[in-house]
Amino acid sequence: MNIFEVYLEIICKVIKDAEKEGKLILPDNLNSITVEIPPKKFNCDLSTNVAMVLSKINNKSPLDIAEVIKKLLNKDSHISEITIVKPGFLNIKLNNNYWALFVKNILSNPNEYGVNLNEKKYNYLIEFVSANPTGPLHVGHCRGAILGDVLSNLLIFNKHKVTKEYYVNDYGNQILFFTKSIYLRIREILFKEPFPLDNPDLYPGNYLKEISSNIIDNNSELKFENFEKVSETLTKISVSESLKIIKKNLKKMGITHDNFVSESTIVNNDEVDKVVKKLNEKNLLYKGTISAPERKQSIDYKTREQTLFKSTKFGDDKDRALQKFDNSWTYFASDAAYHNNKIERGFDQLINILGSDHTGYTKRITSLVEALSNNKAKLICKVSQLVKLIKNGKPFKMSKRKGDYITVEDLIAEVGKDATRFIMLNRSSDVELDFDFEKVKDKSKDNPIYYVQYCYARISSVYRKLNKNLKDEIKIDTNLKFEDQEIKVLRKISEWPKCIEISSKRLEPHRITTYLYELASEFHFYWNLGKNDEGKRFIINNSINLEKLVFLNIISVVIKSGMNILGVETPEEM
RNA sequence: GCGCCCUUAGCUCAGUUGGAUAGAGCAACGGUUUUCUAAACCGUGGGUCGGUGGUUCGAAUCCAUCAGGGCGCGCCA
Repeated sequence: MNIFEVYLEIICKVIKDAEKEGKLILPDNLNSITVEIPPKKFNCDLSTNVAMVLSKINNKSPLDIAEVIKKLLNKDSHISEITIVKPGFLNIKLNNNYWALFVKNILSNPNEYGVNLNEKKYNYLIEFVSANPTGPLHVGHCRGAILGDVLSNLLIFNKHKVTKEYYVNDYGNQILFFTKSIYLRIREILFKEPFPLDNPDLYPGNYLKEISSNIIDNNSELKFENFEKVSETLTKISVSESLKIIKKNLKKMGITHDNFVSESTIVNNDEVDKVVKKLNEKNLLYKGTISAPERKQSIDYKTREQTLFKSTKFGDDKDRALQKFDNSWTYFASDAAYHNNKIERGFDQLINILGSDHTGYTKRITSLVEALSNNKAKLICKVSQLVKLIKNGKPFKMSKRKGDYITVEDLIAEVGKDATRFIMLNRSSDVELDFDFEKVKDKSKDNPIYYVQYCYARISSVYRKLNKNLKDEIKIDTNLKFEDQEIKVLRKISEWPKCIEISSKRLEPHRITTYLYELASEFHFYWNLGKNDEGKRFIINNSINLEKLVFLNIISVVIKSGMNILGVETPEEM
């Protein structure tokens, strides 16, 4: 039940009726009329701009129109008070009966409270993490991983269909160098040949030693005498070993994917040829040259004629190459095939979660989806900005060469899954995020995760004291009467569907974190009222009245739903 | 040079398809515990929403322009 939607409908109906009676003139569409959350200081439940929207066309001041609408709305049996405020807002206060209904409505189906049932539902494919299978995940992968996971949870909660996918980049040069590195580590183990640490193309990390000895142990039939001979098999094994580690890392963060799609499979199934054909038919490919990169530096670049995709047609900086110098496919070509594959599987909303270092890539791939899908599918690239690590009060720079980068394993072991997830989601993905180890580990009110969890723990504690269970159904046989202070918290509860709506429409899960913090804050305030006023306590003489029992239950429902979306636990005791 | 993101209180940030006197937390200062969990609460101070121009009933929000910061600009993935 979204009270803002309910009242928007009521208001629209009322003014339409008034139009029929000749009392008001209405514009062609009523889309700009809104029912919003009023600023706190007005102490009311709903606020509408309807008078301001209608003022011009009726040639009357917003305040006069507001008077007219106020009279019309006063007939509504659930409104207790309407005040007209300066520019022309109508501020509406609902009566106790309405809040009683509201609460009953939530309890009739608590797990679905917040879901936007009237909204159009989509079939989403969300691709996230997709880190190269060349080693364990590190902190740099975390933000996008958590963002993708939580976005999925959010969309699933909101009744969309969601498939979570990991694209395995097991084709191309980096994988070749990775396999070569494994090969050389294996030879180091078997033949005591020193690993060439000075080769910048190779992967020097120590984790390769472990993978290598696993490979030796489990593949006694393989001979490591000639790289060319063993390369193909070794690539498969190495990638699969890497993926094992990556999946383990993801699990530590509470993340799972539905599919792992292999790039080399896409290429080997001739899906690239298929997409090339498709693009050709659309006249979006041509033979031409592109200019050398602006920042040329160490890149060895030769201008030559090659097959290009006309991404400039869609606003990209330059057209993009599909084939490399040796005529093998570029990353973009196989990614084009992969995205074509996504479209052919019938998804209508594609989401890619990318790190900020891939911003430059988004234009060409969204262009491509636009070109291929005939407007059937839409690709949204969600770019998450950098995480600034802070240790001992100082920025911590990771360097792969020094091998001092922090892995997901280390991170979770040090600060824990829940705190990591919550803090990573605490900011809009558009802004850089400070991740201060000391602060994230801190178990105090300064750490927002515990602040929210504590709210749930307090509620659980009351139920525990009363020998009641939060999951048990509550029978409501009387008219509930809430106190003003309780209604203030219920107001926040009433905003939950709106929070879900905006978060999922804009793909901004940080709004949930913010909301939960605010709700927890309202609750803690109420709790503390019991310090001075015994009547405000939940448990009085070892029992609790129905209103308070319901009140606590509803808060716990929303906190639990929200934390479930975030993938963070709600302990009953802290 | 070009593209994307950012600029809001001392610090870190919210801010709803344009709405009301712009909000939190931290830090600072002062208060609250014989009490359902003090991992909590209350109070005080703190602002030219980076600058300028425009759009309109109304701009932190939209447009233009300038300045500052981050990321990127491959026949790497």
